[in-house]
Amino acid sequence: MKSKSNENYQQILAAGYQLISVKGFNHVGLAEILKVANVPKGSFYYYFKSKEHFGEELINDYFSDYLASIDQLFSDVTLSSYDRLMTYWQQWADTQSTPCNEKKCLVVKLGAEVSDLSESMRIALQKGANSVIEKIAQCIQSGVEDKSIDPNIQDHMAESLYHLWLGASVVAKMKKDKTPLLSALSTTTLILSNNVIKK
Amino acid sequence: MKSKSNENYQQILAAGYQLISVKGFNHVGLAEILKVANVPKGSFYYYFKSKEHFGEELINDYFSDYLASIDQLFSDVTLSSYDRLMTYWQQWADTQSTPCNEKKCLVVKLGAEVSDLSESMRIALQKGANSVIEKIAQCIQSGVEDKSIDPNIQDHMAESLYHLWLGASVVAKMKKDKTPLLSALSTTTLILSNNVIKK
DNA sequence: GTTAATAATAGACCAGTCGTCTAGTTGTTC
DNA sequence: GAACAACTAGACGACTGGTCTATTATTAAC
Repeated sequence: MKSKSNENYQQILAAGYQLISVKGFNHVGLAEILKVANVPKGSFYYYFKSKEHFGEELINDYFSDYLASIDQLFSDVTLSSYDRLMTYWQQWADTQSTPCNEKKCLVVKLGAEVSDLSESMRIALQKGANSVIEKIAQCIQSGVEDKSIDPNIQDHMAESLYHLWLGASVVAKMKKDKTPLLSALSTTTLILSNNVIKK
Repeated sequence: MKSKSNENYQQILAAGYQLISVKGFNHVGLAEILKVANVPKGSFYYYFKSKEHFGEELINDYFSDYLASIDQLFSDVTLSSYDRLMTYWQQWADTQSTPCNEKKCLVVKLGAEVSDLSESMRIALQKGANSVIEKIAQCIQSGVEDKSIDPNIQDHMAESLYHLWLGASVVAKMKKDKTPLLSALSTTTLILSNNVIKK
């Protein structure tokens, strides 16, 4: 775990994300990842004990960044909770709708593929998704408090909104079209701002 | 030529569905499918011109059954449109929540994996999903007419409900838990029966 | 400067991949 | 029973998959 060690480790992770977020976990071989990362093939098993373990690290690494960026957005005091949340969904729509993207969601891409394949990757994904839903729930709660979100909103709505967006992203992928995401945006607005007088 | 009623043809499709709906498209080899189907390799390439083409047929075959069963349910005159629709979602929850299932949804499993891999499979999936959404939309419309569903429901709600359930299914897979589906059921009830007095 | 320990890499390994090929087996029709 | 198509059979090729051992490079200690 020294200088070059860390650099190569990060390179492999970065290349892996770039390739796997587009082609999926099973359809990307170590050789391809290592080539893009510019790291010799023999080195892979020096840094990771298996491809599965690598996948686990990839997911953890992804969520570490992702959750940090949510935290940053959700702590923006210049916006109401409703606006923070809507900014989040708007950003989701933006990132998922561009054809070739840098920040593709690993839950969308790997959720279904990996869950029946590897317990450790499944759990990593699950924990990450749970954290995201929890943060959304907190933001909704604070929106109820600052009166920018429907006070009668149900507790499980954070979960359902996340599901809605996840599903919309899969369909957007299938259609190569962003209308599912726009539709999700409209439904989200409806759910959050029910019984609320807009200013 | 290539009679699709052929027993081996159907065997290959059935074995393929059984394996691929659990392990994904890339993670199942022809050898494994053929072994389960009890059909020799040579026959595969007699019936299908490639694995990709096989996948396309698999998806079409799946939707052919699936859409027929929706038609049957949605034409049940003993139920209100609302009840038909809720029966549909309830069945969805039931099928997706059992751990080892016979009727796993291919859109859930293959949507994200296949869309970046094969155009023909992507389009097959897209067409199928479109048809399903369309049927849901029709059922909602007839529910508005028979007053069993919120008359102010938005046009794109069929789409959003489908997205919600798709996403909930992915998360249920990730969590190995059916609560996401129960949450979707509750949200669906809320959306459909808003402004409606239950009998 | 030599030794010891660790960091990093090269390349072999074999099971598995999809797809091709050709010989063989049925089965129907004249 | 000959002819021809429909279908079966599985060996084979060329390649890729993840994994691991043997080896080299680099650093640290004396």
